[in-house]
Amino acid sequence: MDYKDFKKQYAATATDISRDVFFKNQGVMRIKKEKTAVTNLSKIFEAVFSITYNKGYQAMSMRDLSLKTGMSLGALYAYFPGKDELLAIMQTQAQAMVKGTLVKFSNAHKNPLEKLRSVIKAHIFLSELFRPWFYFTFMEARNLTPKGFDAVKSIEEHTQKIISDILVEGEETGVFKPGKHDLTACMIKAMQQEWYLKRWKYTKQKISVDQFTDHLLDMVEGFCRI
Amino acid sequence: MDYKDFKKQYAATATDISRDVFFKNQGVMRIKKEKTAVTNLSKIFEAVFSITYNKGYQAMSMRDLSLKTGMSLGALYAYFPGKDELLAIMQTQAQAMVKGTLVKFSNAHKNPLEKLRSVIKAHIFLSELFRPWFYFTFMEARNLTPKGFDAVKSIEEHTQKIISDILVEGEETGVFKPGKHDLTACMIKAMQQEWYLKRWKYTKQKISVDQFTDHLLDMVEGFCRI
DNA sequence: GTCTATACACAGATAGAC
DNA sequence: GTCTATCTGTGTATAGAC
Repeated sequence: MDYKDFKKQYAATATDISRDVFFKNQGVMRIKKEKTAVTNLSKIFEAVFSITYNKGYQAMSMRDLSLKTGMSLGALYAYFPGKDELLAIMQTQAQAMVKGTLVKFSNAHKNPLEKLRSVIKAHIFLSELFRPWFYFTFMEARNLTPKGFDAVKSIEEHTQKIISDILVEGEETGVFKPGKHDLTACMIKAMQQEWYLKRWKYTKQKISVDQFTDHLLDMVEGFCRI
Repeated sequence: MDYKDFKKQYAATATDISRDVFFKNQGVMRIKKEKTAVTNLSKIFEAVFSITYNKGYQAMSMRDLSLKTGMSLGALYAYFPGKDELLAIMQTQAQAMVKGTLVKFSNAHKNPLEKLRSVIKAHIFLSELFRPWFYFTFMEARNLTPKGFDAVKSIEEHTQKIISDILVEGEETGVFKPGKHDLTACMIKAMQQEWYLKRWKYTKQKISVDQFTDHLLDMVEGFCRI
């Protein structure tokens, strides 16, 4: 599976995300028509990413957001109760996306080696497809309430455990060396994150997501396989 | 060399940093007495780290800083011209520390393998010794002016090149496998950063800086050595 | 649903007494 | 060197017309 295959298989778009957010947050949104809501939520998210990429969420003012979306301040507040809540909504959405995808790709294979490859690839490819969401989640995690920050940590531990479980399973079936699988899983996650945290570097060096992923897999297999 | 050895050898403290900042920025500081300046700069930096760790620099108000340091607003402005400039001063200082240390440890050995180990270790140990500085630099880099952000990128590329040069040299002398050394260097940097970006994880799992470093070196050597 | 106008809190920064 | 008091701009958020 390369990135192109993944995109076909996954087939989610920015619109799908906005629709998801709309249905999950109908309780707090004053907008009732799905089509209007989805269109404008997409505009809002895009604007948030574009503004915060260079200066962070706290530095983004509601007036910035109003200007970038072309919507008035009053209109914006019909889509979310306040600036803090918008952040929380976006973070929750991003977490749901990651959790769902990894479980799906982890169950797609039986063989531990294939499983490991599949999970590592799926995470990187997902982060490529929804890069702004991933970057945003990482960088703005600490602007959340303590409870929200705990949720982010919990996702991190969850995805780490998916990987270390595969390593343990592989050790038992004799394809992976024994070792500190928890630490290895942490390192793998660190390298995966590199892809969306330092994107400027790879754009500059003209390294594609497939090249990056293959290199990561080479390193991991070089270290783990018997 | 383990972390304990490094600390002895390096022997820098928070006070040394403040003194360094004082001498480098005498032009913009209204304080003239070294002792007063060093004491209060240390208080200021510590307060900045403590406040921004949970909410970022932009969200820290000068009143927060005044409260935490126990200094008045007026007093604070005698130490730096403005909030933005304080950020710039701190970033510049952090960059100088990294650059100086890596060059020093890279030149401490001739053998590429020893060199690689030394540089990787030095970076992690330095980030452990001045953890708040490293975390702060990474997380607040994008709050800088474009010029300041370029400086951060340039440091990143510089340290990456130190590593990839060692890998190339090792390939030539026959100790390392051929490969995409630039990409490998990026991965190594990603794993090094993991140590100070996700410190909560390792505190929780009770993993020491020496254990972490050894594991990273095992992975790198497993992949690179012939 | 979306707009304009505005309330009101709090930000960064400075002046001038001590 | 440090303080208190204060200026002025900008922030989030809302009310009410359309």
